[in-house]
Amino acid sequence: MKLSLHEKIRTDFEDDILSGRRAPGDRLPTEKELMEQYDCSRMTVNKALSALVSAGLIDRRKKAGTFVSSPRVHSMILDIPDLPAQLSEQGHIHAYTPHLTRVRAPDTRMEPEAWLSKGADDLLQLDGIHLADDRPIAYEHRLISARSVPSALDVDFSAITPGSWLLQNVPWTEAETKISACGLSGLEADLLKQKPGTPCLCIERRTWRASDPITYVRQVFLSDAYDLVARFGPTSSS
Amino acid sequence: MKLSLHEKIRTDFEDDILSGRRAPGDRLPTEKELMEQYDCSRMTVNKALSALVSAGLIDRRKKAGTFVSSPRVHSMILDIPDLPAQLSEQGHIHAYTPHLTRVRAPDTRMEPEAWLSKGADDLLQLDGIHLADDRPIAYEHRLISARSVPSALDVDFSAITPGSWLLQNVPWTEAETKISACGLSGLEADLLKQKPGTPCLCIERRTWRASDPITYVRQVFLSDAYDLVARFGPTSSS
DNA sequence: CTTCCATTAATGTCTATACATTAAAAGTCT
DNA sequence: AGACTTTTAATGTATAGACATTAATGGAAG
Repeated sequence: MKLSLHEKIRTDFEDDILSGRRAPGDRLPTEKELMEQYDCSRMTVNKALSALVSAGLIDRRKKAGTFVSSPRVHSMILDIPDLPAQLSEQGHIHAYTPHLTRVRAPDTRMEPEAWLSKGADDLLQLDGIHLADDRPIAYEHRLISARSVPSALDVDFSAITPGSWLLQNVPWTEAETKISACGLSGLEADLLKQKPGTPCLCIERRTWRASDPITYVRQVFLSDAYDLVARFGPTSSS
Repeated sequence: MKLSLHEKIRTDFEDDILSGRRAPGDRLPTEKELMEQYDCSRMTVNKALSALVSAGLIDRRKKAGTFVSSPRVHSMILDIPDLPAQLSEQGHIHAYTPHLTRVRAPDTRMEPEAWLSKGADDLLQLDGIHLADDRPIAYEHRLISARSVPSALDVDFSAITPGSWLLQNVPWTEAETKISACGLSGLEADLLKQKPGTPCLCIERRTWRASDPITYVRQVFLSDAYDLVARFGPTSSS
C-alpha cells in the first residue's frame, strides 16, 4: 500500500511513540526541522502532526514545541457487535424467537419504563430468545417508545431481530450501556433451559435520539457462550 | 470560546449529523459549494471535512461526493477507571489487602502464564482483595513479567495497589480486556465472604508494551457492588 | 441491448506564502 | 534580586493554486 507523504510522516512518529522509542515527555523536532528532513512543505508536516494530536499521541504548545503525551488509560474502545453479525462471523447460525410482543401502557414504578415513556407514552414490548445453532444463549427484554418510533408497530420481528431493525431504521445519537453480572431469574432460567441463579452477563442499554428516548434493552447472556472483548492499541484508524 | 473557521464548519456539520437533521446516507454539499457558502478557501473546508472523516461521521468518495455515514454501533468508549479512583469519587474508602505475593516460575499449561512468560520468564504473582468501606468487593489475581518489569520486584504493594503502580510507572501501548460473568470459586468465595457460585463480573486484561507482555490481571467483582457504564454520544472531543 | 471508452466532477495531496497567536526567554529598569 | 517589557521561536490558521486520482456518467461501437 502506497502511503501519501503526510501519512508516512504520521506513521513514522506513531511507530516511534507506540514502540517506546520516543517516550512520554520527549520533544519532537519542530515543523521547520521536519520540512527539511522530509523535504516537503510545512502544511504537510502540520497535517501529519495535527492527526497525531487528535489521536492523543502528542501535545503541542506554542513556542515550546511538540511533545509525546503521557498515556491516558481511562477510556478504552469496546467492541459490542450486533449479536447476529458476531455469531455468523464465528460460523454459528443465529436465530431469534419472539416470546412476547405487545403494546401496553408503561408501569411508571419501573425506572426504565418511566424514563422511556416520559411518564405516559405507550411502549412496545418485545421479549425473545437468541439462539446459536439452536441452543438458547441469551434472553432479551426490549421496550421501544411507541411515540418516538411509531413505525416499529408494523414490523414483523420474527423475520428480523429488534436490534438489527432499529439499527438500520432509527439512527441514534446517544447511548448508555451498563454491564453487570446477575443470576438468572426463574422465568429466564426456564426459557434458557438453565438452573435459576446461573451466573450471566447482563447488558442494559438506553438509546436516545436527540433527547427523545428510543429504546431500552436488557440482554442476559449465558456466560459460557458470550463475552466482550475490547482492544486498545495502535490500530486506531483503518 | 472563539472557534476558528474550520472548527466552525466542522461543528456545524457535527451538530447537524448528531441531531439527526442530516440522516445517514444524506449527501453533503461539495467542497466547492462549501467554500462559497463559508467564503473561504478549499483547504479550510477540506480540513474540517477530513476531521469528520477521522471521527467516522462522514464518508467521502471521489467523484460521488460526501455522505453521512451509517452509524457504527460497533465501538463504544468504555470508561474503566482505576478502582481506587472510582471508589473515592463515589465517597467510599478503598483499601487493598495483599493475600499472596511471590515470585515463581510460570505454569505453562496455563494459557495466560505461557503468554506472559514467553514460556520461561519468572512471574511476580500478586493476589489480593479490594475493599470498599471495609467490605470486600473484588478479588484480584495479577501476574507481572519479572523480565519486562524488573523494578516491580522491589515495590511494597501493601502501600499502593499493583494496578495504580503499574499505571504510573510502566507505560503500555496495547491492552486487551475481556469481560464476562462467572460464579465464585471456593477460594474466592471464602475470601470475599460469599457463597461459592455467586454471580460475579469478571474482567481479564492483558497489557503489552511494544510486543513485550507486561501483565495479566483477572478481577472478580461482586455484582451488587460494581458495574461498568459506557456512554457514547456527541462529546467526542474536548 | 450490452460493452467499452472517454469525459468529467468530485475528492486527495501538496506547495509556497502570509499573518496571527502564544508563551518562553532575554533584556531592562528599578 | 525582583518586576516589568520586549523579543522571538514555535505553533495555529488561512489562502490560492496546481496536479493526481478515482469512479460515476454518458456516448460510441459492436
